[in-house]
Amino acid sequence: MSKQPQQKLNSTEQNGVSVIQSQAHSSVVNSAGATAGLQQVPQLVPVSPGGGGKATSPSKMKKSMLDKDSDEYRQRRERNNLAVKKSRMRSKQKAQDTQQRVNELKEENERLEAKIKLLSKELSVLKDLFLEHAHNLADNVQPATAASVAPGDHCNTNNNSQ
Amino acid sequence: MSKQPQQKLNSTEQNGVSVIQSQAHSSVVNSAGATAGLQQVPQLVPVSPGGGGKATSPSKMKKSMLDKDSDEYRQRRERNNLAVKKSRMRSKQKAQDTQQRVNELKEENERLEAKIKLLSKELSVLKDLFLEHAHNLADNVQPATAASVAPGDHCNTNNNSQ
DNA sequence: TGGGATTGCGCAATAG
DNA sequence: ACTATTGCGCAATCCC
Repeated sequence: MSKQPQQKLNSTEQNGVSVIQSQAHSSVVNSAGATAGLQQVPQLVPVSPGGGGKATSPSKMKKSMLDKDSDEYRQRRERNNLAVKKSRMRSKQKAQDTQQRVNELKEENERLEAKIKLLSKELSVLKDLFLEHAHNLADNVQPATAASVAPGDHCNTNNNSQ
Repeated sequence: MSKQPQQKLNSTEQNGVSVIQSQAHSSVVNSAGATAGLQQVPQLVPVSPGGGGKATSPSKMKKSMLDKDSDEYRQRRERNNLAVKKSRMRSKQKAQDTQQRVNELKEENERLEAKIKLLSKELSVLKDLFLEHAHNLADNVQPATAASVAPGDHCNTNNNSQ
């Protein structure tokens, strides 16, 4: 992910077909970039190199790359368009999934947070109880210990939901 | 959001007119962006709308909308291209942020999970301690009764002693 | 050398 | 009349 190839491509693109470009630009243009600007491809079809041009596959003719009339060109384009569509679809789906994930994680977080709260409370209660007992023991070694236990659910042994 | 008006616009570009757009004025184009390939083939200017046309703004002539030579057209395009770029940038940024959010939430989750584990353990220890204590009390007070506490029912509170 | 996958870009339609 | 979004096709790369 994350690449940025496209950049100012570099020139040397003269396949032969000519792009008509007039004018010599003035600016400094490329240091890295330029060339660009013009690539308008007219649709001239270079009649086929050498005369015997094989339509597809021959060898060196890069010509077919720009020959918009070429059947091969159209096929390539179509395939690419398809691939592009597919890729974008995935990309979108992924983004959506990621968003969904965020929501799920948020929920999970709340759940955990709630659980922590509960456990903390439980712990707190238990600790208090414990301390109380300790005090009682300290105060009177063996009196009526029962009194210290307040009515309630101190002994909840408990719930481990989920 | 989500509409799909765009028609399939298909291939074979336009009419077949060819002519290149000479790109007469070359506005520096790349300042940073560069723009490399041009694409679609435009061309051919419909001689001026209605004949005397005002280039911009008049009223209804939708012509200007298609007049690729129009200065106004170019301006609109340029502005839109800018907006598009901006929009895409944001979109990408957002996606990235969302991903980041996922990571953060995951971390947070682990943190919480760990905390829960810790609290649970603490709770467990405390409970055991508590029970042990209870037993001790029971033993001391009335050793005989202690036996009555069967495993499983440890929490039978202690206040029934005596 | 080939072919799908990605990505930046510009266009046009259209939402806001 | 504008900008923001979005689907789309092109071309350059990337990546097997």
